[in-house]
Amino acid sequence: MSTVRSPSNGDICDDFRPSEKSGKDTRLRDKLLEVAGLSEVFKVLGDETRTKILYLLAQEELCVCDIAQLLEMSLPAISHHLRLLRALRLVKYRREGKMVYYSLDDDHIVNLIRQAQEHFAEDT
Amino acid sequence: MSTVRSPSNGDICDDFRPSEKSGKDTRLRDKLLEVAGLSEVFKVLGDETRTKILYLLAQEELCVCDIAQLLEMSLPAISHHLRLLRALRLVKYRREGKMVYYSLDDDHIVNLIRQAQEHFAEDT
DNA sequence: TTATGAATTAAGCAATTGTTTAATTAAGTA
DNA sequence: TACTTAATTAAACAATTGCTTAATTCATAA
Repeated sequence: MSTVRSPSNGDICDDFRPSEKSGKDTRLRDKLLEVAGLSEVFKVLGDETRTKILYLLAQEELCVCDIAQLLEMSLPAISHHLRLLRALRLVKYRREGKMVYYSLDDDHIVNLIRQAQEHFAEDT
Repeated sequence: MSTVRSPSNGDICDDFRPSEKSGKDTRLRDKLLEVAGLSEVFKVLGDETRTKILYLLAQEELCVCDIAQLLEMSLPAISHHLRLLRALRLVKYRREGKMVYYSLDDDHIVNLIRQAQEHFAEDT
């Protein structure tokens, strides 16, 4: 009987012949380029505090100390996260007297959160 | 003239009267419960390697060493990520001889990636 | 059985991340 | 002016994360 290799796919393991296996290989490699840099966005949402901040701001404009109180965290901690969200242009701010009010600058991100909610919220 | 506080919102800062400011406060706090645990999902996608793995598996079933070669990473490193994806039931696997083939167990996550692509891919 | 290759697991390490405290800036008030 | 409060920034620290090397498990073949 012919030496049965893995039947399903033309797999790659155990041989290193980049030229011969180029068909599948380069196709998949090209696919990878599509997601390049995407995880930047997810990394932001990967922190629960930041997701909460964005979710709060999706409801209404809030000043830093409002957020700090709602999340029961220190002011600098919140400020630190807001700085990151600002850098990614996800939130914008306006000064009003002593206070700085933050609001969403990008509705996409909230859509994304909502999407995730629909899909995964009721997982148990 | 009456001491002008912040005009737009009934803000919270500088006073700690949880009972009196309960209106806005509890409403927003309740909202927070909606996103509890959601960042688990985002945390997974927050790592570029894992996003790539999921994206590859969205194209076709692959064994661990295929993935390792495509991403040019070590086998244990990939295995480590797969373990995490397995724990979250995002991928499933089947053994075939020496090799273990992984595939997606949850299409939701790919939709989420696609969503994010549409929204943020062309940001410059 | 022994040997080989695929995959997982374990231990150790480097890098990153999130928070805290302290210092500083900014705006308003006495 | 000095004083108070909101917010940011900086420095330091603890915890987490992701990778590496080495050891181990699993399945097949000789």
